[in-house]
Amino acid sequence: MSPRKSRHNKKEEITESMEDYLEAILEIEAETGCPEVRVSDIARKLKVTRPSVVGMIKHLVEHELVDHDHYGAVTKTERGRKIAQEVMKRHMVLRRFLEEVLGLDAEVAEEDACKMEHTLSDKAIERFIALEEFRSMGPDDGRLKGESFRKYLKERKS
Amino acid sequence: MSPRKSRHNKKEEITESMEDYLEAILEIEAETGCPEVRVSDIARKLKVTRPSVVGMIKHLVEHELVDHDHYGAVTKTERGRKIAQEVMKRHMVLRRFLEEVLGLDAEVAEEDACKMEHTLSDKAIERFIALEEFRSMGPDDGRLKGESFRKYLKERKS
DNA sequence: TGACATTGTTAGGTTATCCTACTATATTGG
DNA sequence: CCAATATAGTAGGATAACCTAACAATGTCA
Repeated sequence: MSPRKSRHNKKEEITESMEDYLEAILEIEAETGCPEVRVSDIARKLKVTRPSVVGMIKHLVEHELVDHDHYGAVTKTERGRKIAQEVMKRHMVLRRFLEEVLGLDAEVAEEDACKMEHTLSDKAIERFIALEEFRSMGPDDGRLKGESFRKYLKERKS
Repeated sequence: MSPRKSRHNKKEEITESMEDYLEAILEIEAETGCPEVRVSDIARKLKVTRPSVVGMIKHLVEHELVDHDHYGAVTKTERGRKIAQEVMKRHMVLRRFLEEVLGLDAEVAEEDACKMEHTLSDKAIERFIALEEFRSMGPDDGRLKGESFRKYLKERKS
């Protein structure tokens, strides 16, 4: 990523970190089945300290992306939920590409998807989605499918 | 990108920014044909101010990635050159994938490659390289080639 | 019910990167 | 050759993200 991407941070800009926190909140909700997310859970998930989470939550509240009761639960606003879902969608598409097409280990695919999900342009994401659609059309009959590529990878190793 | 990737910045860690500067220096050398690169050129290329460049050059000198005469030219050390070339190589592989497989415009492909080049794992890069090798094996005879996917993209649009 | 553990918050630092405003040097054209 | 212009560098500051240490609220269970 370019380090100069953050130069023009207008008030309304959503940073990568903010997206990460929103996504984490969504994931925790999904895991616990409860829409009340706690600071500690977020800290654990993102591997940061609780004060870091508190600071970011404040920031997200200012941007009206989450609500937060003092000493209480964090919940996403409508806008926050939408953004979290978009990020998550990007994440999944990329993770599947990395795993199914490039044949990366689940763990590596997961990590790399985390990095790509914030920085890629909408156009690129669109294309990854289109590629997935294309791949899902019928069996691996010899078009742009991961199977053929993964076979090549295996052969190449020996 | 995860914002928490920079938490463990040991002295020897090379940041995305550092990579960007090294890459820019390499590009300017290639463009001018001259290994003497000036602060202004780097500033222009990376769209930052000259003081920012001076600050980063200092940092790169400390890390023995470039040499710099006061009020003079910037040149890469052996280590700096190696890193710059690696980053450039990643950049090219990714750019070609985005353009040739996903069919993105040259400009968008360029931008997205810039973002991906620093963050992707070595394993992912390896696979992008392997994919390129695979794609270069003969014509688009129906394996993991961009041509078929791009045809699909065109048909889908209508 | 009240002491202790857990969780949330505040205060105050650190680091990396960028900026603006200003000063210092170098180069070049008259 | 030297003054004007362009280029390089310094000083000082902003911001976004992180951290540790210390304190405050909550909640649980003997």
